[in-house]
Amino acid sequence: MCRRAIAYTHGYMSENYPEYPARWIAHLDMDAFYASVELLRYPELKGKPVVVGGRRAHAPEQLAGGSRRFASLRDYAGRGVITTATYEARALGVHSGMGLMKAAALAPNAVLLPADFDQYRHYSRQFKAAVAEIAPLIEDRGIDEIYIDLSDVAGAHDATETDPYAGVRDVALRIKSLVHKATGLTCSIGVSPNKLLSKLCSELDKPNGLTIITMADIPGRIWPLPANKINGIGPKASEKLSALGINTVGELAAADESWLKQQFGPNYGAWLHRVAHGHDERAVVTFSRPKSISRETTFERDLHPRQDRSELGRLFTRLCEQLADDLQRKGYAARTIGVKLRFDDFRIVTRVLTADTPIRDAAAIRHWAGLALKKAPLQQKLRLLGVRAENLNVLDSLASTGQAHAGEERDQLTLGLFESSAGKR
DNA sequence: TCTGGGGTCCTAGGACCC
DNA sequence: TCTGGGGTCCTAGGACCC
Repeated sequence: MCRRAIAYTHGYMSENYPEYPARWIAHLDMDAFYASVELLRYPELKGKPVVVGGRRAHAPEQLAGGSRRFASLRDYAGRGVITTATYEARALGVHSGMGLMKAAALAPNAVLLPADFDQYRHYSRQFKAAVAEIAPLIEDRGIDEIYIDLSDVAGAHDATETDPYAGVRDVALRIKSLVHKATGLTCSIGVSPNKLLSKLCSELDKPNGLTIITMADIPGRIWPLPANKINGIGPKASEKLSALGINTVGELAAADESWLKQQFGPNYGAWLHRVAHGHDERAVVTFSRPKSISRETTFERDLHPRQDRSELGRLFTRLCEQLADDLQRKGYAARTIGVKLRFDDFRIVTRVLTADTPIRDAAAIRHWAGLALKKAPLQQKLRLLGVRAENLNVLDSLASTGQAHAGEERDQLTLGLFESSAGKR
């Protein structure tokens, strides 16, 4: 039976709820994901400020008697940043992306743990598989969050006398419960007619929250939010909006569309207007292919292209080898190879070269990356060096046997083999 | 000692072709 | 009296996200 018909049989369609949504989209966000996974391993840290991050952070030391000694933030020296902070640590003013040296000044006694991506990927697969048992239409948005299309999940459109959204609420609660059962971890879910609103409202009740909204809730729940809560309004756009006197989503919604287009260009201006009114027709995309694969590294200390030539050369070759491994493992060859440099003043330069034929082995990548590097200016000290492969082709030998699809593409049923290493922000 | 690593998408100019 | 118009590919940079 069509879902609208189901809603209609409960009397919520035409007379009472003419705005009953055509879709129910959920956004699920794991709570402080990396840190929460660490707490499963080290339960004695529960309730304490803990941060995950750092390039060479020290793993806990096992002491005689079974207890452990943890590194403190104050002991850290280096260029690392925080990947995830527990809510207790956030209360002290530290957050993801903050440099660890700065964080140490704010919360010197917070426990610092190194990131263990294999472990996070494991739990990522677990929670996604648990969701898939109830709702298989899943869009991967990284290691710790997904969109789920609940529109065709059985029972999602059931209503009760007192709650027109009882059905979708029940589905979301079942998902939360299954995720917890599978991982021991909590998540927060937002449910609404589209991805934009669901992403916004999954944050409204964190941690371990559930928020359901419809278009009718936009003025009350969405318009008071700061404009930069919208996915796609970053630091630059929000700075400019602010200078124009626009700070909340509601103020953005009140702005004239043609004026927004004048200020931000036709495309972005029109988009700003749409999202401020909660409009978003994007589908939940359950499958996609990577467009690029890259490796980069920030040095312990800045390196000079001439004085530190040999060390840079070694690092450069190693990045190319890692990239070749990644390509091989995932079953791709690349036609375009590029390099990325970050200078000591944080300026970024990229150079790419496209070959006639696909490139896959480390020596060829090193060759083309070397040619690309020659096009870049090299007078200044470097902070970061990266190598990137683009214009990816599926390797025929793998594609024909289906091996390339076995786990290396962004197929939801393979769950989490492909997500970025990004963490909870 | 401020500021990691892995991605996507958009814009804009020039080359080149018909 | 100079110079069309579309399409695609390549390149560089930048905003943004997890």
